[in-house]
Amino acid sequence: MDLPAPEVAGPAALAALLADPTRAGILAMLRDGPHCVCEMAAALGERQNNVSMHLARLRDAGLVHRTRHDGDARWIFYARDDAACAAAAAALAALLR
Amino acid sequence: MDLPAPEVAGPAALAALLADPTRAGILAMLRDGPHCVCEMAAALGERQNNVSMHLARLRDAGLVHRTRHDGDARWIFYARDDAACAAAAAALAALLR
DNA sequence: CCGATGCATCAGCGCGGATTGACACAGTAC
DNA sequence: GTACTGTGTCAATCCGCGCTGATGCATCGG
Repeated sequence: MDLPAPEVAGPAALAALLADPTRAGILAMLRDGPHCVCEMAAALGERQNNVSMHLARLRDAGLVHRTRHDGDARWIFYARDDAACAAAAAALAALLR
Repeated sequence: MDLPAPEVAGPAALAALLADPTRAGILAMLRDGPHCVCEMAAALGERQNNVSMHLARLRDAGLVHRTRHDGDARWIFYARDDAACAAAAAALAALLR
């Protein structure tokens, strides 16, 4: 007996981020480089404000960051933070290791 | 443009399993070997029937399997399916790769 | 200037999942 | 046999999360 309760709050929060198909699709699409919001919204069949909200959550978690387009500053490109994504992958893998 | 919609249903479903702190704690505790239900319920501070229900979901996903105790068949020990867990870890890592 | 476009934020609603409480079942001890 | 323990299942409830619809903000083009 006397099992210690494992600390899983961090990995569980990361898993919750990946648990939504829209957010998972965003991260999958960003594997091949940056994309703008309307582009990903169209690919996912979701509305723009929805995708924007999900991107805000990924941003708060530090998994993605945004930059403006050089020519037209209305376009906002999102890109993955490779270091944060690698750390997240390691944290999740630690649960199943 | 014309981004294809990525296929993320599988990884998202796996992430949803890990997104619950109780299920994540179960998998974390099972890393060091099999445990019975009441043991894990006590360690997590959750009720036994609750843990039993979460174990049923992990069982349906194939991540764990159960065996009876040799001495007292009332006690049911759960253990991880290492192959399924490795496959799940690979599927999740593919999202963040 | 004005209208259009791309993005972000907010209150409200609905739905799915987790918890609760009660019960049923198998196995053990007596 | 009865009493007790460990586990599983079920209806009912609660609650958090995502979607909707509207609105605001910044930027570009005329």
